[in-house]
Amino acid sequence: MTTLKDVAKKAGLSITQTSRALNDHSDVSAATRERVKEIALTLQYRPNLSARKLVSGRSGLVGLVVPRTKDLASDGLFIEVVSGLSTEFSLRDMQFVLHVTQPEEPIIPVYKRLVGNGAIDGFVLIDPREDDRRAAFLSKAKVPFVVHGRIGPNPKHAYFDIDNEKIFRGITRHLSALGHRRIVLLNGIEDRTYAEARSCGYRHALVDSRIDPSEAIIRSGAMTESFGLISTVDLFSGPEPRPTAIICGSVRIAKGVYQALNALGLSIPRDVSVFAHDDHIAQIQTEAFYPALSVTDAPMRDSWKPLAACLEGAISGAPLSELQVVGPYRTILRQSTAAPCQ
Amino acid sequence: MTTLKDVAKKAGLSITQTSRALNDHSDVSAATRERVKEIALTLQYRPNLSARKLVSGRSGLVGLVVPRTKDLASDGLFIEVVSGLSTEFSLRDMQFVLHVTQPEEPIIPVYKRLVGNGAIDGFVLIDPREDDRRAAFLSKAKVPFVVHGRIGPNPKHAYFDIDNEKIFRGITRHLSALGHRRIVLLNGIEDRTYAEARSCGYRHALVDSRIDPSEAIIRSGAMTESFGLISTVDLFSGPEPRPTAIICGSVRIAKGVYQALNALGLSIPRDVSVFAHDDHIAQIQTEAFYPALSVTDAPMRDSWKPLAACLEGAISGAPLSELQVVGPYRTILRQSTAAPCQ
DNA sequence: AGACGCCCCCGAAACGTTTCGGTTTTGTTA
DNA sequence: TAACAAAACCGAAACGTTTCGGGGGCGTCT
Repeated sequence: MTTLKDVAKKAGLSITQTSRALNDHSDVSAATRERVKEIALTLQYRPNLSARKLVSGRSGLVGLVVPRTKDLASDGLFIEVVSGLSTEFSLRDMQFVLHVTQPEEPIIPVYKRLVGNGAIDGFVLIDPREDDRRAAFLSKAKVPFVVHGRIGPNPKHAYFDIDNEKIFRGITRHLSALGHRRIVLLNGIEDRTYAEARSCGYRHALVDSRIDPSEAIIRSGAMTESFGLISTVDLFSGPEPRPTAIICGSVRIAKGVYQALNALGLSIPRDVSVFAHDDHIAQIQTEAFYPALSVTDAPMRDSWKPLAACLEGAISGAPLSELQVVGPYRTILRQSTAAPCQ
Repeated sequence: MTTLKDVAKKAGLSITQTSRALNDHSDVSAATRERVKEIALTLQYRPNLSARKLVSGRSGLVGLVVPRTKDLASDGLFIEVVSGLSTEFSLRDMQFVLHVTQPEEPIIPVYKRLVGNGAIDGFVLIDPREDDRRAAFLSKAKVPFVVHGRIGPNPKHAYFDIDNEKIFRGITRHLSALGHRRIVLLNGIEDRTYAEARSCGYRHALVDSRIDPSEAIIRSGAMTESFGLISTVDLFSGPEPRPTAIICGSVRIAKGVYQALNALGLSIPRDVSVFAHDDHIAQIQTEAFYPALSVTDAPMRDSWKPLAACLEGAISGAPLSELQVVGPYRTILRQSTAAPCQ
């Protein structure tokens, strides 16, 4: 294993200057810098991370902790997250440490252990809750982290998020502008921040459209087809006036909704309009829906690059303003939305 | 962050003795050892991994490199591997570094980079090929690794494996003992070592049972339902004499076989016997098959603990004999196998 | 009493890197 | 040409741990 000393010897320089040359310091001539880099390359020099860490306090390691649950396997989310982040961090020469906890293992001690020996520079937090204990712990321990999503109304942490509030406000407005009054929101799991933001946007839009907020119809559940199917059957079989539009938190939910409406003999969009948000997690082509599904489109796979960038920034102490990023989205109107019938 | 120095000061000992006490060295009195450990505990001392690595040459990091392919998401294998290994290594106080490569990225340079800076102590290799370039590279670079499976007839590397040869020889023998002569093997992907071992066991059993090896019927393909379905339809629609028994490389294949036989109006086990190997990867209950499926049972989830143990052994230089482990399996006869009809 | 062995302990070096502070070399200006 | 600044360089210390070689103190055997 070639070390800095070897490179220095070959270059006829001191270890100091060699180090400075490789790290682009100011007080080394351009010629020397080039020459040293050349030599380092031919010698296949790779700085020893442990040594560097020892003096710099950085390890180049970032971590993701994921609780092991049954549905880990079923949804494609885990794969998407893990492979996306792994790829992005390796592009940045950082090592991606994954930790899957035991099913019932409390999660804070895991972070405590990982943080304790100073092995990990920072964390990515996915699936944040309204009252997130991981974030609280890491803030207190002054360990850098970046959140996929936002925690609280005015977060002090690094994050990458999409504007869930705005997206769902937009969807709801669009539907109400078409003339819909009884609009359902099939939301995600209740205490997740994204679900809260979405229901918030939905309610705001109702108010904007002079629909009484008491007419809000929200169901919460996992992002599955069966949630969409069961909710729909339930909503259309009760005594209450039927909804004319359904907003789905995901394409997979929409799939269940389509099945239910089909089984109930209801036509899309004549009887019911359906709108969904598409994060491209489910391997389902939205064009393959019949009729084609109207969506807001924001691929989750576009999250990993900004997330990695933000975490790198957070670790190297960049100002917070650069570490809070909100991603774009597109609205794609297809055939599943129309004005209500009568 | 409390260091060894802090502990030493509080114990009134030298740093040397403190280190030795904590690491259970011989020449430190039992009383001192206890006292030091006590102090380390109250001070929440965690050894700095980078410092330790610097002197010991170990980082406590182990790696897994997985190529990103489409079917990563679909089968549950990836989740099982990653969460299993992650859990096992964290139990051993080792960090698990995951690297997912880009779809077309060549894999050897990735290992080269990971090995280069000495950041990673050893690797787990999954899904080995007959002629595995990763293993060749790591051997040459003298980097410890453990293989999930075996490469070549007389491997010099650490591994955990099940005895695929014996298992499939046993299945085949069982069927031929029942009187079957035309036995099909729906095997895995061709150049995988496990598939080779299985077809080997199958052929040997044919010879043992005095069935001409030219009567061997082997199909190779991915472990999917559609492979089972298509192969079965194909086998039973040709002009050749029909098979009376089908051996499936996985339960998922068996699922496809059941569908096909059902569609063809053939009864199990009257017309065709079906036997499968069950690694518990597919979330399919074998009891839920109708008729219940006969299997050899060897849960893949039992692999991660021995794999982690073997890699740890390989890193700390244990003799090869301790690092080559073959796991157990059970044979479970149910209702899908019987003597052939006439 | 001297020699020996054992138990417990310690100082110092080493791992490979970064960086602080200082020194030499070079170039510019009066 | 002397003075001075800037450019280029270097030695040494530091990061936190392990380990090598050594050394007192004490009991036991000859």
